[in-house]
Amino acid sequence: MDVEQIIQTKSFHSLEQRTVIHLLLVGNRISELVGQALKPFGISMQQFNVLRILRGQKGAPSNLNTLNERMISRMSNTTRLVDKLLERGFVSRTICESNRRKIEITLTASGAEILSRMDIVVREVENDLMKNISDEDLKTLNLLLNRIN
Amino acid sequence: MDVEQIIQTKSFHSLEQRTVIHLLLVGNRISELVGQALKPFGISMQQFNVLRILRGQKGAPSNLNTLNERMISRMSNTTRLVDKLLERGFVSRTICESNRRKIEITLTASGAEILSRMDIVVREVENDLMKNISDEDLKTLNLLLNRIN
DNA sequence: GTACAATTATTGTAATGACAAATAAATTTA
DNA sequence: TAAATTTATTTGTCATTACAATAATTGTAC
Repeated sequence: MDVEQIIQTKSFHSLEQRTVIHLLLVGNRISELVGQALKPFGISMQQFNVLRILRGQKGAPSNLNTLNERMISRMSNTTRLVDKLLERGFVSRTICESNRRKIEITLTASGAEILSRMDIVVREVENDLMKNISDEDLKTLNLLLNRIN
Repeated sequence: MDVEQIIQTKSFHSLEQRTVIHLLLVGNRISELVGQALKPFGISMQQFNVLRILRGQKGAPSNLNTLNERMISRMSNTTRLVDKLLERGFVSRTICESNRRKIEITLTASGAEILSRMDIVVREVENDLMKNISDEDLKTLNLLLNRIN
């Protein structure tokens, strides 16, 4: 049963409620599909997100706090998530010299390499999910999402 | 940092990718807020969902399979999730007479009662999240979400 | 400079989720 | 009707997430 069908089985109190539930179902579905695509790499979606955020830094390190905020995750779990990436050599971790409370995380060459391979399969999922929506409508969708508090 | 700000910090490969990440962030944010609102009741969002699905049945029982599909969850975990609701007396569980493999789950009066109290706080969250979006735009948003595969 | 608060990250632990294997009942097949 | 297959659920196990408490460093008020 996919999202549209589920939505049809439900009775909603308000349009706001319907939208909230719809968004949650869509989010779950995306997680599931992206998760499946990443499985052969032995990387979770959150780990993938961290690698992608680090790449976005273009060589500059991120501290854990920043990673956290951008993932909407918990600090404590980010610590351990990064541990895993470290074990596999996809990131490096150093103590910030100017503020020794901070930990600087950087993408390694090996991390960049696996990331580029994961990109291919994830992009396929992304495009497939959105293939029935025109660019114009995608822009509209993004604008509407921006208006959610 | 909220979703809109996070989105601005990122560089995207495509509009599809931007949209997918946007949807995931929005989903996470909704989960977080609804989860917080439910915390005083000692009920997780998934448990709340199950209770809501059961209420939607208007007295008719659901089997686990159905609950599953509508939550996009795993069967095995639904079993244990329902266990918790059973312990607290919010649902009842009986074996289906016509097919003894099936388990019928029904909302109890006590479940309906706590659900109605949780509704109040959750509706507040839902309305607050969507308060900057007109009804017309919410309809558009739902239509666009329907087109996601 | 010392005391106290704030920031940043880690550790411990319980709850939840993912996945594989097992059980039990019903249905199909030989 | 016995055996094999399918359906519906449960159990076991490990990974991930949530939440609370702790540690280490820095910033600030006196």
